[in-house]
Amino acid sequence: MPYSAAHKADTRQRIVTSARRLFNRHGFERVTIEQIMADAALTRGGFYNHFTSKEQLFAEAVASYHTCNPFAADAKALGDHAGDPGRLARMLVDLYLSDRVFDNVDDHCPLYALPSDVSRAGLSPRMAYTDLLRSMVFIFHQALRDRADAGQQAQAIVALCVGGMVLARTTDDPDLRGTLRGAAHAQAVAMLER
Amino acid sequence: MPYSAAHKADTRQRIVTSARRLFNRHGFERVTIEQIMADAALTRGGFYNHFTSKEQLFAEAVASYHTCNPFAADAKALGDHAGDPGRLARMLVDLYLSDRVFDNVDDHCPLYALPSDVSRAGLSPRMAYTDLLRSMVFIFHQALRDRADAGQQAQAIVALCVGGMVLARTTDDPDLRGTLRGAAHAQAVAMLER
DNA sequence: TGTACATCAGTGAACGCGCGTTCACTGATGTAC
DNA sequence: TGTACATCAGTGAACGCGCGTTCACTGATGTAC
Repeated sequence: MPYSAAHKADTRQRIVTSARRLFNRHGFERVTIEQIMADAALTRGGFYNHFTSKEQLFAEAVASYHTCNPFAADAKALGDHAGDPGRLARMLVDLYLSDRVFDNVDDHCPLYALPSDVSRAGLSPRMAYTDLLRSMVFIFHQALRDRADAGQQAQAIVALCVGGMVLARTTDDPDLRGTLRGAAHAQAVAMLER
Repeated sequence: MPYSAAHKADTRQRIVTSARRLFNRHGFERVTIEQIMADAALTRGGFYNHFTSKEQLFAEAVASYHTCNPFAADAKALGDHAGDPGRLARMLVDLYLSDRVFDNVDDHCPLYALPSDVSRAGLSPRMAYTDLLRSMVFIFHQALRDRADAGQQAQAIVALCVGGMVLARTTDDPDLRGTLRGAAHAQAVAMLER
């Protein structure tokens, strides 16, 4: 067994991470397999030792946001509130719409970074996207679990956060990029604290 | 002057309309100029008699949503409330998130149908996108003009509507496609009526 | 009114280029002895 | 411990294919006379 299983798994992980970052910046279609492999310090031909197609990699790149821990710097703070869903939800809203996350395109959330790409892809990327969506709704659902309309409110908060980020990413107006996120943030906080 | 100016303008308009619909369905990258021209009952070569590049057409397709009148069936009702910004805003929210609009992909709004494509395009598509965004914010701003935070609330409502549609379009879960829009709609109405 | 002409919208073939995927080969590494 | 070997991750060239754009040409149409 030349090359340990760990070595192969590590290489595969590097490819997924490179793909996630490049897709976030340039979209699924505009990133080539050669660019992804080069970013992972490999060459084109080896790609199919790890994945069956570019689309399969896309699905894994979307799913990898679950574990890529983009909030590493804040993981401890988030962990501290694991037993307090209300505070966890509030911290998520603060981070999700923050300048720091907005300026760090590599670690943008696929929910707002890749919606159009995912909507036109096959089933597996869409399923990975839906998993992320459900996870985020769940966090707000927990925070609002005492309310009769907790599920609906949780979905609205996610729509608000994702919508604010989508619009901020897409407009060319620097002021709107800030105020849209501010407006979404203020409203999301109001809904959490109602 | 063979071929009247009106004839050329008409052809050009047909191309823009075909492009808008095809981009809505399949995205900027996956639609070819040949497909657009064929949809407009023309052949590939003539494209550059009307546009300098595919990207210029993209910008015009986005901008054309302003005048394509996708709510034709409802134009009269919308017009009736031109003097009542509150009712106009409410009708817009009802329509924007309705099943009928959702199922009519041809006439989807670029704000939620093409955000990823626009964000990676050049300046002119992004400017056209921002124009649409400002128009929609303006309608809600007018409806809420008596409030101190009218501008911020208006932006949040747009983020909510666009976010709900983006997520509904992208998920593969048929139930979520409906409940997300319902949640966004309920919250938007609550914000308008507060 | 009728006709020859000039214009230019529209045609379709061709040009470059780049991408996803395949494939024969290489060479680094773990294992058997 | 040392060495020959088998495996397979990684390489890089090649294959097909399709797309945006260009270009020489055509023919429908408005105008001048």
